[in-house]
Amino acid sequence: MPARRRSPGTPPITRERVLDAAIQLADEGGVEGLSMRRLGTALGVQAMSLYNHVPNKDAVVHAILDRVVDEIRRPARDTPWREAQRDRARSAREVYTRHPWAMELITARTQPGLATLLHHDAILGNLRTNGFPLPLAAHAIALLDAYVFGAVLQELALPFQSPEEDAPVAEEVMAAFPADQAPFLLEMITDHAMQPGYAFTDEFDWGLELVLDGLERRLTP
Amino acid sequence: MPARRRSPGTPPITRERVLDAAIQLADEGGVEGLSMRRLGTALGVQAMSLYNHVPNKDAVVHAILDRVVDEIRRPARDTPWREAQRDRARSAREVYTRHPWAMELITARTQPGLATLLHHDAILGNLRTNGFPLPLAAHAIALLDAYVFGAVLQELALPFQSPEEDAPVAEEVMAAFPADQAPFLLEMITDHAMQPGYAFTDEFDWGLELVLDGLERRLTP
DNA sequence: ACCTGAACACCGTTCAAGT
DNA sequence: ACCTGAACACCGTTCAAGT
Repeated sequence: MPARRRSPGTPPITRERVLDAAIQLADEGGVEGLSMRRLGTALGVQAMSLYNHVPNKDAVVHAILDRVVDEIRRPARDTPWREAQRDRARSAREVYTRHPWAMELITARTQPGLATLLHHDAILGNLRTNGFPLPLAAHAIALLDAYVFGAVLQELALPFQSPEEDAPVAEEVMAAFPADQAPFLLEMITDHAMQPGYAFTDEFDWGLELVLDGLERRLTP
Repeated sequence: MPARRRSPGTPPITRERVLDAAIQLADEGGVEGLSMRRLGTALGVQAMSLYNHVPNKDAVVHAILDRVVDEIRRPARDTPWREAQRDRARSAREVYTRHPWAMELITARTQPGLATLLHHDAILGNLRTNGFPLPLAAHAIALLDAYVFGAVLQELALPFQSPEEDAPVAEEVMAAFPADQAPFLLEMITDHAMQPGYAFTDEFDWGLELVLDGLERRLTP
């Protein structure tokens, strides 16, 4: 088949459409579902055509990660810091659990994108405007960001979301459990995490409040 | 060439030797340096031979992740909780920064290995023995682990370790910086992170102590 | 029991060739 | 300017064949 112009109905391929399709592909098939070849066919084109709009796969990954960060609500400068930071932390958790592939890719990222820089600037702007001295603001953003990332990582590693809806999976996990070697872990799972009503969201909020408490105490001793 | 027995000097290939080589390969070349074919040649054998000792690549990844966790110091049950938890958190950070590939792989892991279970059991055992009620112990392990993971993730994403030794890299990063759009971030970098004497380790310890303070306060109100 | 070569179904990317 | 097919250098894994 010779190279030919696209059929009249098909929209032109642009960098934006490539990134849209890449996010959709990753949402559906995870990191391993995202390949240049599949990305091409999703856009009705050969993989090699993509290189007219994007330098390589790394650039695609870089760009879609920055788009994910752009989905997170950014704190306004003049909102009271505690509610602003709590809201952005919760928003970040929600966005990352909605795009689980982002966590896998972000560990390999070298340079932050523009949206990521603006996001961090907004966090710092809110803290500085609300009276955080520079060193404390630096500590605060590192701590808050570390907590959010780590908590999302934990959540994605959980074999099930709630004991109620995933009883068969829960039983399967427990069948292979070395009960006699890990009695404290067993206790925690059976008497706490597997209890009805347990939700990891509550765990996230509990830790977040502890962190915010600590920052407040260091801001106004 | 026909299939032949290994030459007299060569040690036999075992599961243990495969895992040793896999860790070494990942330490040297990162996640993308770890392939079954390269693993084979590192052991002086074809990639296909590895399948006699290991079911597939996923099993290799699973096993070497568990080995990394096994390197982390486990808290003793009867050590005072605050120093025990601080020590294990620092040890975890040290181990993960020494095996940066582990962070990339752990996000894709589904089931924890035996060492990982024992490690968590030791953390919980120390907390429970030191008077933490079950729900508080559950919150504590989630919070501490999230913080360590997130902080390591941040550290690995830093473009340079210290401003002193990586001045050219620092300048290159700053050249592309959108100074007018991100004034607060610019301030933090130039007036804080790029100052001589800044070390991310201090940032880690600062956050860790805040977390431990918060736990102590909730343990003894 | 253990190792091999060939094969299959995939990758990312380059390049000359088409329109 | 944009798209194509062929090619290159890689992947993980299966399988029949060797010793």
